[in-house]
Amino acid sequence: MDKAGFIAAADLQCQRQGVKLTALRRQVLELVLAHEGVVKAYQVLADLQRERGIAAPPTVYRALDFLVEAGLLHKVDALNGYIVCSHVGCCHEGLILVCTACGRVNELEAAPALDTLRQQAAAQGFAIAQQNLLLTGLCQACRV
Amino acid sequence: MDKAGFIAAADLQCQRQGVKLTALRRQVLELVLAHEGVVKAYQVLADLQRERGIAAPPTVYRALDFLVEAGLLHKVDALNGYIVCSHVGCCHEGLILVCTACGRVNELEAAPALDTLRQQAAAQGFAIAQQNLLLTGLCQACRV
DNA sequence: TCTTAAATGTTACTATATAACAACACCATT
DNA sequence: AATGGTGTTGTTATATAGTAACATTTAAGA
Ligand SMILES: [Zn+2]
Ligand SMILES: [Zn+2]
Ligand SMILES: [Zn+2]
Ligand SMILES: [Zn+2]
Repeated sequence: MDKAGFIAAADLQCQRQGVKLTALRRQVLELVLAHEGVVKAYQVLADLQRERGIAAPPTVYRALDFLVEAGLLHKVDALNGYIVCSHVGCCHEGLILVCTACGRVNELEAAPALDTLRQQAAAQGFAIAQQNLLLTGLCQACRV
Repeated sequence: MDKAGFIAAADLQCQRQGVKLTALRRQVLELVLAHEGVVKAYQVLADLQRERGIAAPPTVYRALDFLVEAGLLHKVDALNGYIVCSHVGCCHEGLILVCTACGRVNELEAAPALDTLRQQAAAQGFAIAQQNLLLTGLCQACRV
């Protein structure tokens, strides 16, 4: 999906959820989209400062939190970063592969595997929340 | 496994790996063991300072990194914390369940599910590294 | 003993994230 | 139009997490 298409889909998704994709949030989303792969909050902050002068961390973190909450971005804990969701619209639980060499990501559906894991967890009395599975490794390009 | 048993097992494992569980590393390991569930580096630092006076962040981070490397602890990225491995000795790839309410963890074997995921990833040209799978949710006690 | 590599100490810093409150914008009701 | 509530953004300050670089000490071999 191209960038404009993604923004349109994001708009739609926010409407459906009854939340507002404000100018600031859209701008932050575009800044994340402008990168390939994982982006860090302080990178977005720097970009934002280039575009609109002054900006402080909470501005960016709030926008990023909102976008994650809205299902438009995913947080990549292992790298303290964020990626654009590649399945906007389809309420999904997926497998996110992150290349530790180049930061590129690949997002797959992994419902079956997650079901298995959920059952395994349930057998221990543990209710796992809805979430993405995050695995690191090397993408084809980086495998030499 | 009780605490003393764990330390003994840790000693053995380090010997087998040809690495040294020094006094400092052992002390840090004991400090982590003293907590139930996830512990944070700066908590360990504070504990260490109580026990031996002055101590600086690198001291703790080095010890924690060593212990993770040696397979005695696991890093919990989602919480910026560390947990004691409950499968010391059996070189494992597991599923780690973390309760977001109380911080307690439950570590399971999940080789079959991981194999599935690894194959799925391989189909995309992606080689996922050896790693634990980390999922958050609620433990039985915290489910009300 | 002498040499060397590993481990630890120390200082200073970078990076990541949030609390708390103020100001503003938007929408609904009077 | 004025009022008041709610959500959003601005602003300042601070909390939390992690590392670089170099000095010093310790342990292991030759
Ligand atoms: Zn997604
Ligand atoms: Zn790559
Ligand atoms: Zn383990
Ligand atoms: Zn719990």
